[in-house]
Amino acid sequence: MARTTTAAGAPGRPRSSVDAAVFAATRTTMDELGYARATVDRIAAAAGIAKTTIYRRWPSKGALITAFLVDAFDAPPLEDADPKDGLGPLVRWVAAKIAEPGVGTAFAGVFTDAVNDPALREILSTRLQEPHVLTLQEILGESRQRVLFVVDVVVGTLLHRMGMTGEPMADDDVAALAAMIQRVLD
Amino acid sequence: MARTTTAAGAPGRPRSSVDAAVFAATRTTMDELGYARATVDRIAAAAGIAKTTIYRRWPSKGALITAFLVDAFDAPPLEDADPKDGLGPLVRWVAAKIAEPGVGTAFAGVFTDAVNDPALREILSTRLQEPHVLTLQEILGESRQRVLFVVDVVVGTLLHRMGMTGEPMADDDVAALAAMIQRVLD
DNA sequence: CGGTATCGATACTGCTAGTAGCGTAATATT
DNA sequence: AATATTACGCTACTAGCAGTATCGATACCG
Repeated sequence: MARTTTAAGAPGRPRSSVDAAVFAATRTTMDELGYARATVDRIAAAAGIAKTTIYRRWPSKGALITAFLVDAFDAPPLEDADPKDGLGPLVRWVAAKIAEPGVGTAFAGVFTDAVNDPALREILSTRLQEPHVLTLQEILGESRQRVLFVVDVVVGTLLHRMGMTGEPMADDDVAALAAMIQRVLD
Repeated sequence: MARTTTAAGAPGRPRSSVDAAVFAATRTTMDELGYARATVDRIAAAAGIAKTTIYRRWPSKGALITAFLVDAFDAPPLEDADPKDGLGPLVRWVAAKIAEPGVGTAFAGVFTDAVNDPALREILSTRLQEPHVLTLQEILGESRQRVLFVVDVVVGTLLHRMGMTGEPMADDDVAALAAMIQRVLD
């Protein structure tokens, strides 16, 4: 069993540090079985833990997948960006992430679930989208409305292509998408 | 019970003409309960028919919703279009349709289901998307790749906004979307 | 050692998509 | 008018999944 990561001073048995293993299991299970067949039972089994442990940490399947996505979309390439390149590298980075095994499947699936689940929508919006939106507002110096529009276009387009074809978007279409978005901001 | 619409000459009891009632029930049920809670049982009850009758006509819930969407997106405003206006009116028409009660909910829901269901993806692609793509290819004189890209951007963006906020896109953002797409084609 | 909180395991509820079977109703043909 | 054929409503059913409850065992803190 993995060792604890719980803050010192807390009474009781600390939580085992299996978050990384759960995310890895989510990734492979999503990739191999798809969103619908990637049940919480199967993800737990792939991670070598009990299903109840997952529900102790995340309140729903959607929350688990959102946490997986937050982890997957951590550390966007913002520091070493050349301002002259504009949004191109960022769009390509998002497209590459969505093309990773399991990520696009999980993203499209949880997004769909969120459409009719306000609680999940809140989690998805707060934990996954909002931090990136705030960062983009600062970096681009654009209005919140403009940033939200850009996010909708980039993410929506990539997910729609993935959903309709089952395949991630090809590089030249990603380039076209990046160029189109760049023109919006100029 | 509604009268038949079956082609003459066919033996046996003709199908009652309840398709329109089923679509109307789908619309209101989707609008009032959302995609997940709009079960086939409830849609059938709202239409005043048995659930089994629905499954005699459409092989799955996804196929039913797709048929509803095909009906909802019939007759795009192409005839009386001024070529000078470009894609603007068409984008606004799609946005208005998605903003209709039940339509956006059904669209986002069936699209999500399709991500991990190849059979449904085939139905959705063939019956709903392909006819419009072919029409656009003819009218715009653009390559198939270009048209598919435009469809992904327009539909993906509108559905993503709907999914994240629960509300259809506001008019000025729709106008921005139309303008952006227009520049891609110029 | 005692207190506390997590873990694995098992069993369970509630809901939904989709199927099966049957008696009945509607139409075309003869 | 009788018959063949197909659809209809109804009821019951299966299979699968999200999420919950319970409990003995375990790990850490003081």
